[in-house]
Amino acid sequence: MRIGQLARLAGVDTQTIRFYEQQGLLPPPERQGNGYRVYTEKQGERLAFIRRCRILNLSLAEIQELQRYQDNPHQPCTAVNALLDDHIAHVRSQITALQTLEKQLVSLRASCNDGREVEACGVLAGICEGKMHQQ
Amino acid sequence: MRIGQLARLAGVDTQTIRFYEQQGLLPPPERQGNGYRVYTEKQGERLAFIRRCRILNLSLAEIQELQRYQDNPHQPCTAVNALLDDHIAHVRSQITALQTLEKQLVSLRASCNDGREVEACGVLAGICEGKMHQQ
DNA sequence: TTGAAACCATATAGTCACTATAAGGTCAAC
DNA sequence: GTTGACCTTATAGTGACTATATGGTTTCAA
Repeated sequence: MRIGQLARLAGVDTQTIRFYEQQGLLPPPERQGNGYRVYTEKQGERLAFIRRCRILNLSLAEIQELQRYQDNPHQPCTAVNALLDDHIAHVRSQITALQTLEKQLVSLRASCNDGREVEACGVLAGICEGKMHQQ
Repeated sequence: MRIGQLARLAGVDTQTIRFYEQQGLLPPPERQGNGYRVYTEKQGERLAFIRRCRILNLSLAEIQELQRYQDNPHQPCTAVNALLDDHIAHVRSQITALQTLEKQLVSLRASCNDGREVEACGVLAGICEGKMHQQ
């Protein structure tokens, strides 16, 4: 399988596959006589794993860590679970931060209605005066 | 006031101030004979405005748009309110996406307990098999 | 007076995970 | 023989900074 077909199967750009190879997430594949990359089923699975991790918002560094665990399967999986726990905590703190932000923005938006001049805009005034309902 | 003092007042790095100037968010300030930047009160307020917008997660492009409205205060503020509405919608969609992600991660995490070998890890197996409880 | 600390200047590269562009080689079909 | 789809590498751009390198200026104390 060449890079284009693999890319279509995985739903990524060919550039992305070369990028993963360059970053060390995918091993360098065999090459045809003309220099074209040739991929095996196994490498396709490795790419699919990367993509599913990315959908879970794991960073490339975290994915690489998971791959190292997969490559040494005879050790306790405590670290894998810990990685996931950390990631969940990270996602939760992002959610909390965004919810706080949403409240600030909604309250700011409520301080203005349309039909005013910019000069009298409650939103701009709110930002200028720092009335952003901190915390 | 020189750049260092302004930076301390605003709680940013001096580099950040130079960066905003380069990006066109802060006008180029006067210079002392030795080339040092000198800032006025007014420019300090402009920086504070930028910072408060950044705390609200507005992009530099959005901030520039708001500044253009401020500089032409005699027009309706409809566009300002629309900008904020769009931003609120954006934040809400981020929250929703992260909440979906959190559920996926928690369900994935529940498929493993500590004390297994990596080979039998429910988390890794879940990712490999794509059991990520989509949508 | 000399020397160190703290400040300022510019320019450049790094972050993250791609994405886009340029410039060119390869292959099959028409 | 030429068009089009495919492949190659190398390089630059995204956003909002942050870090580093290199050097000039000011200020204060020893």
